[in-house]
Amino acid sequence: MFNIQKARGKSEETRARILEIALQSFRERGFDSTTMRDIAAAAGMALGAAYYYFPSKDAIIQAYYEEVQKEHARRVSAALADTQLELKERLRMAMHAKLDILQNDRKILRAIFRYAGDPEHPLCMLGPGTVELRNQSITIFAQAVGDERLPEDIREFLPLGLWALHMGIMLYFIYDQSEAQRRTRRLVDGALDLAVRLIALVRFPLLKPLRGSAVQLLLDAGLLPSSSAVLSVKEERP
Amino acid sequence: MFNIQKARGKSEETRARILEIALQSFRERGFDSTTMRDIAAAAGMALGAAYYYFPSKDAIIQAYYEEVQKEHARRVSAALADTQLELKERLRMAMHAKLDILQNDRKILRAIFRYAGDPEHPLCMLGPGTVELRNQSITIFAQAVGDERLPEDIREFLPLGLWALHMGIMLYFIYDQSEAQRRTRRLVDGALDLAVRLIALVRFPLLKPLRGSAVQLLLDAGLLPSSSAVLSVKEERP
DNA sequence: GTCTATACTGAGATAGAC
DNA sequence: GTCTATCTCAGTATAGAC
Repeated sequence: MFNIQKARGKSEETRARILEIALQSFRERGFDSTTMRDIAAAAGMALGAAYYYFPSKDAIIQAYYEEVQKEHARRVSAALADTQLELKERLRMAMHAKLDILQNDRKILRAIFRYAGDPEHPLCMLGPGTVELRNQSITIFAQAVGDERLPEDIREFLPLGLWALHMGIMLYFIYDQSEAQRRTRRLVDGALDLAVRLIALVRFPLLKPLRGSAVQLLLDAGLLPSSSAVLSVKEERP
Repeated sequence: MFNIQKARGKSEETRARILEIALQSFRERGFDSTTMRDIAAAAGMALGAAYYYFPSKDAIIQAYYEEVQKEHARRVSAALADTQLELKERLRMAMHAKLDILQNDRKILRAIFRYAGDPEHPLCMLGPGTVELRNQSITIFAQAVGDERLPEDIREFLPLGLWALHMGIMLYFIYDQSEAQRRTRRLVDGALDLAVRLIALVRFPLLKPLRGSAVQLLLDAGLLPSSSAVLSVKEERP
């Protein structure tokens, strides 16, 4: 799928090997069915050694997802540099690129979504433990939007909206039993088609008040990064 | 908060007591920090007895959520019977009623969301193991919509849309650190205000094609219950 | 059918020796 | 860095009291 690590030192090499072996097993047998003992044994080392490199089983997933994000950024950047695509095509490319990377790893994805309702968990994709990762992902979609001529409020909201859509699509992807997850692919196309038409509709100056309300709602909820506080649901006023 | 069980027989009484004690502990110490042995000990019985009534720790959560749904249905029905409210007010009532019930149980809610990305898990709120529960919940919102005069496609979509919104709001609720989760309450009001305005906008006959596309998208994705197959992402054609 | 008592397995995680 | 031993806890018996 993609290279896990550059493997500079011997330590990093070992770490990369453990990661590789673990992911292999996660893909084949699933996350829960793979034990840390399995991983250590397959890597030819004791349990404690595996824990030396990864403080927990979840940390392996985290390392995996970091690689996924890096690869996603790389692919989207490359695709945007080459050609002169329409907005819809750029968004399609960004979404499908993500799914391409994850195509064989749906079992691993499940583990990532496991902590969605657990803000304190470091692996929670909506929690403070993953701000960096999340902002990277939002930035990728911002790049895909590029300098498209749009009203300011839409421009501000769009990357986050696309990121949210992409989270929903990944969730659908996990559930999708169709062959090679074709349904998810069609959903991506349909959803983006609709999204672009919706943007075209909601651009009308007549609808500025409605947009204003929506932006205000998101700001009040702390969901729009007005002050770089993405998705941090903190106390309203100290 | 609400009565857990009617407790007809002695067995049901015991079951109710275990449930009560378990929830108590979940609220105070969290789900993970409470062991089955704690629960059994607090209930003054052996471990095996607790497992006799609940096959797993998750089963306790499931029982809890079933009670929550029942209570939600009860409250919404009662509120709808009494007065003659506007659509927005009915929806507000339905959403806030749910939050009222869950107000002190945000720690327990986390456990419920834990399996969102695990279709096979019986406690997965989006999976086949909870169709019944999910349909009940969607029906509650359908009742809140009532016989409001709406285009047919909007009428078909709205309950599911509101259910999805309510899932998102519960997620926000879990993350909300504001005092008594006031931010979530404001989010509900703002989101429903926006939703009602959006419905008013999208009702225009001029926008029928757009609505048609949206409905078609959801049908293709298997997300709209065209043939009572809510949220079942199965093979497209056998 | 309801429950006790006890022991065991499997898995994540940790401590401390080397 | 690596290994061995150990801990904790969910969950599974099992055997029996009533």
